[in-house]
Amino acid sequence: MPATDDSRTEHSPGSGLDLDGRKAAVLNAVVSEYIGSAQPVGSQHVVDAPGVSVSSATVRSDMAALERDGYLTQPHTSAGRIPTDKGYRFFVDHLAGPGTLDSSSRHQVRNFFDHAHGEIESMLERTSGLLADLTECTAMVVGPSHDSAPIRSVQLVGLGPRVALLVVVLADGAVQKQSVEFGVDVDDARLSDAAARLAAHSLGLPLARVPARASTTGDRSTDAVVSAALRVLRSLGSLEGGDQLFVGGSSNMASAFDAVETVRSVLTILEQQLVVVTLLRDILDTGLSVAIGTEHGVEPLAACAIVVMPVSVDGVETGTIGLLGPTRMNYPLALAAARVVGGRLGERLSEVVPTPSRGRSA
Amino acid sequence: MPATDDSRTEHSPGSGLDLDGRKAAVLNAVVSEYIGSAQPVGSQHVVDAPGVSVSSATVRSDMAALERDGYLTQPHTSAGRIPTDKGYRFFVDHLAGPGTLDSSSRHQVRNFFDHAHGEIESMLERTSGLLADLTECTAMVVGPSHDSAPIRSVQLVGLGPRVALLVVVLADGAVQKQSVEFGVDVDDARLSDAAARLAAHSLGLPLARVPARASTTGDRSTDAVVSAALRVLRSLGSLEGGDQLFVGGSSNMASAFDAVETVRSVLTILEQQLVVVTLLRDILDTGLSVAIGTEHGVEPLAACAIVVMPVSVDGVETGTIGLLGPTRMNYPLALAAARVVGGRLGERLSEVVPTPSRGRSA
DNA sequence: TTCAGCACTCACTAGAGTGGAGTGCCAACA
DNA sequence: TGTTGGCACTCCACTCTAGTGAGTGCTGAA
Repeated sequence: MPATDDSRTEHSPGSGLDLDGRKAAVLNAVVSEYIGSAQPVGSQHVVDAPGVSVSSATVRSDMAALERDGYLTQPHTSAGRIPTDKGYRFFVDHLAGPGTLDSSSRHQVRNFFDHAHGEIESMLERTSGLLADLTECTAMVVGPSHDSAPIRSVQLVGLGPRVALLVVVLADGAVQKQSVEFGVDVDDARLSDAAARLAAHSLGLPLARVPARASTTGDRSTDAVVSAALRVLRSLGSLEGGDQLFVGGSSNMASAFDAVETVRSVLTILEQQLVVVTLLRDILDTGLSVAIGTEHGVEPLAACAIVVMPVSVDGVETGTIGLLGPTRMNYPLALAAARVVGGRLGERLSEVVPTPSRGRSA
Repeated sequence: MPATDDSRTEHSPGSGLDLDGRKAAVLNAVVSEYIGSAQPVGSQHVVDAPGVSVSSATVRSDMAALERDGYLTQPHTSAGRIPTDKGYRFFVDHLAGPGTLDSSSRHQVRNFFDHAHGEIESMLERTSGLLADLTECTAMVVGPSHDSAPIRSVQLVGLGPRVALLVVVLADGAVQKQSVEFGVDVDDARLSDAAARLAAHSLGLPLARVPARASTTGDRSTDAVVSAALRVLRSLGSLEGGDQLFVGGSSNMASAFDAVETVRSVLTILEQQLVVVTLLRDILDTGLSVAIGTEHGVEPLAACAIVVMPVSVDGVETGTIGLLGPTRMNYPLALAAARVVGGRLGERLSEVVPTPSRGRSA
C-alpha cells in the first residue's frame, strides 16, 4: 500500500497537474478502491482512507473538483466516481508507491529462474506464463532482436537428394533455418563445399548484410548450390516480423472484462504479432513505462493499460516485457512483477547468450 | 446444403440409432437452423424444410419423439427445440453432406499455399490463422513429432569463451538447440573435435537413443566437453511437450459464446499446450474425426465441439489439425476446411521435409 | 474551510400485466 | 394408422410501475 506522502505534492502550486495533499489522497483512495472492487466509489468510502480526515461532504466537494479537473468521472448522476485515464495517470506517476511482490510471488520467481532451462524460446514462453500468473494480466514477452547479430556459423545439412536445410547460428545464440531446394541431386561433399563458400561470404556479417552474389568458381553446379543457398540466406534477413512474441495468460483478459465484445477485440489485437510488437516498441520509445487507455492510440485497447519494461542483457536493452490488463489493473504489482522478472530474465539470458563484446573473437 | 437422402436411413429398423426419413429430415432442419440462428427452433420453422412436407402438428409430434429419444431438448416448456450432443452426433454421422468450401475460400487456400514459405514453424503458425479465418473456429495445428527422426547433424558453435550452442538437425528437418556451459575456456579447435566425437556417437540415432556416455580418449579436457554436450543432447530427447502446438483465432471463441465465463474456461484450456495436444491425440486415437460436447471428457470444453484431421506427409500421419468451436459450429464447413487445408499442408510439407524412406542414405 | 442537513437523481430490483411463440392433446379425417 | 386443424395451455421476454438506497449537489451555519 503506497504511503500517502503529502510532502511530495503539497507545495507545487506552479504545475497545473499537481493536486493539494488532500485531493491527492482522495484520488488515491478512489483509484485504490476502484482497482479492488471495480465499483464506482462513493464519498462515504473515502472518509476513512489515510490522509483524508474530513467529512463525506468535504470529500464530495473534493471529488467534484477532481471531476472538473478531469481526474474522475461518474457513470451517471448519483453514482460514485471512477477514475479517468488522467486519474490513473496521476496515480501511477505520483501516488503509487514502488510496489513489491509478496513473499510467495518472490519465491515463485526465484524458483522459476533457478529451474529455468531449455531453449531460449521455450524459456521466454514460460516466462510469459509466469508473469501472467503473478499479475493476473496478459503477459507479452518479445525476444531479443537478431538484426545486428553477426553470423557465427552457416551449415547445409542434406535432407533429401535435392533438398538441404540451411542452418544459420548467430552470435547471440539464435538459430534460423530454412530448407533449400536444388533442381538436381547434390551430394554431401558438394554441400560441404557450398557451405564453406557460404561461410566465407557471410561469417561475421549480420543477416541483412549478406552479399547478394558470391564469387564464382569454375564448378558450375557448386556455384548453383551456393547461389540458391545465398538467396535463401538473404531472405532470412529480410523477414518481416523478425522479433518473436510470446503471449501468456490471454484467459486473464476474459476475467478482466465482463463484456464479451471487449474480450474479443482485445484477443484480436493479441493475435497480430506485428501490431503487438510495434505497440510495445512505440510505448518504450516514448519513454513511458505505462500506457493507459488511449495513450497508445490503439482503439480496441482503449479499456486497457499496458506496462512495459525493457529486458537488458549486460546493459544492452534487447527484449521487452509487456503486461496488458484493464485500466483498473494493479499498477504497483504489475510494475514490480515486470521489474523483478525482467531483471532476472536479463541475468539468465546473459548467462547463456553472451553479448558480442564478451563473445569470443571471431 | 446436404441432400436429405431418405434411402440411406429409411429401412433400418434394427438399429436403435436410426431414424425414419422424415424424423431425420426434421432433425436435420432443426440442427441446420440452430447452427445458423443460435435460437431454439419451433415446429413452424421446420415445415418448409426439404424432406418435411407435413403440417406443423405432425412436426411437433416428430420433435416430441426426437426429444424422447434424446436428440433434441427444450430450454423450457413452450420454447422451440435445440439439438443435444446426441443430435449433433447423428447430424454429423448421417445427415451432414461432405461439405465444400466456397470459391473464395478455395481461392484463399490456394493462394496461401502458393505463397507459403519460410520456416516450417512459421508456416504452421500461419496455417492455424488460415483455418481460423476460413471456419470462424479456433484452429490448432500440431507439428510433426520428432521422436523417431534420426539425427543428421550435430554441431557445437562457440558463443563465448565458456559457452557453446549445441545445434542438432534431425532427418525430418527439425532443428533443436541448447546452450552448453563449460567450466573452463574451450577454443574452436576443441569444439570441433568434440562435435566430431558427438557425431560419431549419435548420428543416425533418434534423440532418445543417444548413449549416456561416450568412449574416452586420452585428452581429459576434450572428454569433459564431450560429456557436457552429451548430457545436453540427451536432455533434448527427454523433453516433455516435444510436439509444438500453434493456436490461431482464439478471438473466435469470444464470438462463439456470450457468457464471458465460458470464454475464460476455454481460453484457459487453450493455454495448456500439453492438454490440447493430448486431447487431439486422444480423439484421433478413438477413431473419431469429430468430438462433440462431453465426448472428449474435458469438462471446460463441454460447450464445444472439436474437429480433428491428421496431416499425412507421404502417407505417414505426422501432424494434426484441430478446429475448436461451439457445439453449434458449422460442421460441414469445418470438416471441409480441415480436409482441404490438411491435404495441402501435407503436400507442402513433403516437398520440404522428405520422410526417412525418401531421405538420402546416411 | 468544513460540515450537517436536505432535497434530489437514478440505477437497481421486484412484482404485475401482456403479447406471442411455442407446446401438447384431441377429435376428425384420408 | 398416420396426418391434420383446432384449441387450451405454458412460460419466456418485455414493459410498466413503484419502491429502495446509494450516491450526489447545494446551502446555511459554525
